Amino acid sequence: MKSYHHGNLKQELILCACKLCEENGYETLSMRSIAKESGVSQTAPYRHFETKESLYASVAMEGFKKLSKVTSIDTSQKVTKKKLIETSVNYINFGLENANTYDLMFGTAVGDFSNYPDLLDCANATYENMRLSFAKLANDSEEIIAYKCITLWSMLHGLVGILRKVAIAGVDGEPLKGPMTSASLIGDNLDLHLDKVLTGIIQN
Amino acid sequence: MKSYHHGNLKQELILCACKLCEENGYETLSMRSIAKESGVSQTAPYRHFETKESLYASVAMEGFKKLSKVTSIDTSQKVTKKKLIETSVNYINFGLENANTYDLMFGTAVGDFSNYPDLLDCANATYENMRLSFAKLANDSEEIIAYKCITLWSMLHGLVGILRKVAIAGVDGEPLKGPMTSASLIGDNLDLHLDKVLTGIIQN
DNA sequence: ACCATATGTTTACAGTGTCAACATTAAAGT
DNA sequence: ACTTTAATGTTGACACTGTAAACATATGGT
Repeated sequence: MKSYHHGNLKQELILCACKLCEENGYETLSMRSIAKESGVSQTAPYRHFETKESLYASVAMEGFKKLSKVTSIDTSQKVTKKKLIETSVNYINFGLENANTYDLMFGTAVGDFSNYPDLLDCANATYENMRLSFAKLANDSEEIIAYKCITLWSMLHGLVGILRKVAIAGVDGEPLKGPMTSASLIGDNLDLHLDKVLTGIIQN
Repeated sequence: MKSYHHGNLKQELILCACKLCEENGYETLSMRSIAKESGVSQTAPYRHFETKESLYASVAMEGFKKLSKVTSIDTSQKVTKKKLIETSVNYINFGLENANTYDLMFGTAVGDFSNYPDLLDCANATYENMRLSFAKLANDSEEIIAYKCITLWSMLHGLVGILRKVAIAGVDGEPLKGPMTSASLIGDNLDLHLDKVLTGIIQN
């Protein structure tokens, strides 16, 4: 006894897509699967998403919102190195716990963010908070601040990628080899590692 | 007047796949397209690659070989910071110039490297050289060396990801915003940036 | 009440990964 | 040398995908 029009389809499709993405990876996510899951015809999603990429963009945006939530520092308060470490740990945990979504956010699924202004804004917001945090932490020039941000961000992003390969490689019980061992070494001492790294970055 | 059997199909398929991957991205690469390009029937590739993923693995392996070539340091000679910087620049340039292949190598297209031992070996070899380089550079413990490697590697990997987003965002001529500006700031001073980073890492 | 617009459905097409059945050839065993 | 076997190719099929076109129904502004 449901009506012809869903009423809130777009929202439900996004939610559905987020779920399926995180469960099985974005590669297995299909327009048709979210349509089916939402109990709607195969091509209904096309009334809300021009292409699959634009659906991806929406899912990625949800990801950035979530990431912002766990990484944003209250810059009206005093910003400490400790807080930055906390935030960094949160960033990495987000990447590890939402691995599939993280891939969507930082991979090639959405080619050019500037085609999706909302997404671009969300992505930039995450960065902007980091920028403000560094600005509060020390009296640096804009350039130095930008430099520090990118340095930290690269590091965090790189670490997520590498720690994930460890998690995967560790599954089958084989003794870890090569980079894996070293990475897990860091994974077990994440706080300490980030402390060192941050100290290095802050000291410039 | 060609014979029924190709003679060297596997090699040609891989070459073809590498080309198509780098040209259009691995997402658009298909079993059928490489078959067509190689002038062979649609399912012929399945005699050489069990699944598409295993084809990906082969392409990724070629990538790691190439990466190793440009990043490996002669560890029988004295290893200097300057050499490490050079290598780091090479790493990043490889990532930027072979962007699509790089995605394949470090993305999720090949789920678990341990299913492809040859690939795993190639990937580890790249790391192993880095490890030896750090070992030569200073008299550190195994743990410290491993730590330094991962730190550097994360950084390089993260930088590639971020610098690429810049390149893409910069195409349309729009003024760069947010993280983009900062990243291009680094991109233009890559040597200097890497010098700072490496100095930080080496000093531990 | 009417009509444009937004939102849904059905149908269709070309492309995909992959499997099964069959064909041809090269390699190995006798 | 002849036969068997395994490797390598082809054809045809299936279920699935993104997406376009044509059509159906509901909603909102006049």
